[in-house]
Amino acid sequence: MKNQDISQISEQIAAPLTAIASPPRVAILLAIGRGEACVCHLEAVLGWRQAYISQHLMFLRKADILADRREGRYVYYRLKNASLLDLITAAASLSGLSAETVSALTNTQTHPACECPHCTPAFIPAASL
Amino acid sequence: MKNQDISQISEQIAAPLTAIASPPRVAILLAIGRGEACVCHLEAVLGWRQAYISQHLMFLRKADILADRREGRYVYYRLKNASLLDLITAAASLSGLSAETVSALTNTQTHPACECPHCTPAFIPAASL
DNA sequence: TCGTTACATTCAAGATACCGAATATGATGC
DNA sequence: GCATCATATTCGGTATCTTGAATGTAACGA
Repeated sequence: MKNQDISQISEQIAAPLTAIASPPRVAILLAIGRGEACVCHLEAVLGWRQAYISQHLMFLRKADILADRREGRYVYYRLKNASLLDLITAAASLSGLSAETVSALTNTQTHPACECPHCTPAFIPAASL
Repeated sequence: MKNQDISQISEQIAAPLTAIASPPRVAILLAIGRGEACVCHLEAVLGWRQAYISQHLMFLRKADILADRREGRYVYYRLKNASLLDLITAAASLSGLSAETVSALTNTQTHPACECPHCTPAFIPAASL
């Protein structure tokens, strides 16, 4: 009846929340934003160790939040459902943060310290392919 | 700079998420909804023990999510910020649940098994139940 | 004042998450 | 094949969360 319902539904609702309810994972999701990001990109943006980032990526992938795509030596991650960013924005506004503050962080598509083909504005087009 | 920013902001964003990212706490928040609920009401709706509910209520109050108000022997809890329910609804839709499914659970304002003045306001005897 | 009702708090055990260190795998170039 | 780069995985100590049990406290009625 209703008791079962509310417990069962609460579990379903809490699932995506528990998956992202952690500062490092929120930071990773923001850094990926609506685009794609390789691990080295996240390393550059966040300044954390590679293994640590990979662990969280693995977690988010198992939680069915991230999809990955291999391109040569690089693996690019993207959000399976971009509306998750709306959830994050809603959480931010509950903390008194503006939507602009959040979107300012999610727009980072390239980073000078990341040397993957997507971040380097490099003029080496023929060789890299 | 940006590294500090994203880490610090992520922590702020994650704060309300970690506070509610737990099936029992989601259930409590749904049971309270946009109204008020005393502990005995939650006891009736959720079918859990009083001490267990009180613990979670204490947690949510310390996380600045719930406000409490005493009325005689009863203590009524309400959400400090009703937009938290939007967050829950957003999380529900990520799990494939409709907004109706959620609102159907949040609308429970009275419960026959709860005997607080708000649930049994009139002098209706037990025979009419 | 004493008992009851409604709720709050403390305690502790088991489970789980976090995070660093070390190591493994998979792709590319020589 | 071998070396190297990008990423994945495992392991383990520490910390935190969960949950039940027991107990404490505030308000009301007799």
